[in-house]
Amino acid sequence: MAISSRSAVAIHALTMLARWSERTLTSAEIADSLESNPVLVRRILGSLRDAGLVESTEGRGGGWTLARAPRAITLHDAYAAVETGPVLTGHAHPPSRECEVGRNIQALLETEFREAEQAMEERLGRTTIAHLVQRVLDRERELDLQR
Amino acid sequence: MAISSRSAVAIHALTMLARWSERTLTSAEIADSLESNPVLVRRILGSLRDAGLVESTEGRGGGWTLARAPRAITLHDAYAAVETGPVLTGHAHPPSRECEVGRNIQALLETEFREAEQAMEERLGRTTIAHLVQRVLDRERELDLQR
DNA sequence: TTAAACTGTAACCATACTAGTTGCAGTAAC
DNA sequence: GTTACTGCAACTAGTATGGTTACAGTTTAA
Repeated sequence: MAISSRSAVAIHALTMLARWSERTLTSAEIADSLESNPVLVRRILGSLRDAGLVESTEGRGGGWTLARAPRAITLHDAYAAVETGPVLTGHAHPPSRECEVGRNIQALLETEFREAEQAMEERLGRTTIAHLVQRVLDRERELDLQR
Repeated sequence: MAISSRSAVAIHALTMLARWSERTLTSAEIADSLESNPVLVRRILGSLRDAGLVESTEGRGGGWTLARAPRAITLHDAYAAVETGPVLTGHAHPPSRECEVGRNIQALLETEFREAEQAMEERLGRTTIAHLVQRVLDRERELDLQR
């Protein structure tokens, strides 16, 4: 199974904010690109603001901007801002302490799962929003050449 | 958010089967250790059998045994057998092709997410069921010494 | 000074997945 | 033929999800 797609939305929004950093974007503009809903976008941008990645201004002409340079925001920053708790989880409830395996496995699993997850997060931390913007521009240039 | 705890159940069951490999274990015995339900256990062991990790025998005196040596079964084997599809997922539906970011981000996200997930799976692949059994025994010995 | 264009937030909905459970058919041993 | 298993379908309650409506608050501009 999959976790939520909130990380994808967050990274999408951050990439847009970096691509058009000379102006503010509204939640409606970002929702248009996502073919989704402005409220959903504001919810996720709200988490990103709590994490210090973006800033918002209210009222007419308001909207969203990055709070840091695109190359100082990694995919892991986005992921950590919107995803709650660990991905790999242990048992739904503690196993039996009567069983030799049951009373020891939880601690072992926690260690293994934590390390596996750290490996994933470490990889996410190696790509920045600036990288994504650059690749978007590259891909656009390739598409232009094909025409 | 977290994915299912099926991997934890699968690893728990495999560790029990390795720990008591001289005999077959029933789904009821494993469910006892999990403080859960035999049907739930059979469902997960069924996936492990489909993946060639365990074998089952029906009828009275039947039960479950490992199909491979414990050191030839990694946590990733268990994870892959019971977990369906990728953990990190892209957008719920494709973004707008009208938008420069929208029409490019999906492919970029897929690559990034796939690589991040591979890092996690690679880490899971480094620990075997034999490792876990050894650590369970080690922890038990420590507990004995404290008494 | 009022209308327009934003954010912020609560409430709600349908859907889907989860762990857990019941019930029962099939199979093998005693 | 009874007992002890697996196998499987069907169901439940709980929870998270993406999406939506409604509306209060804020700022700008006509």
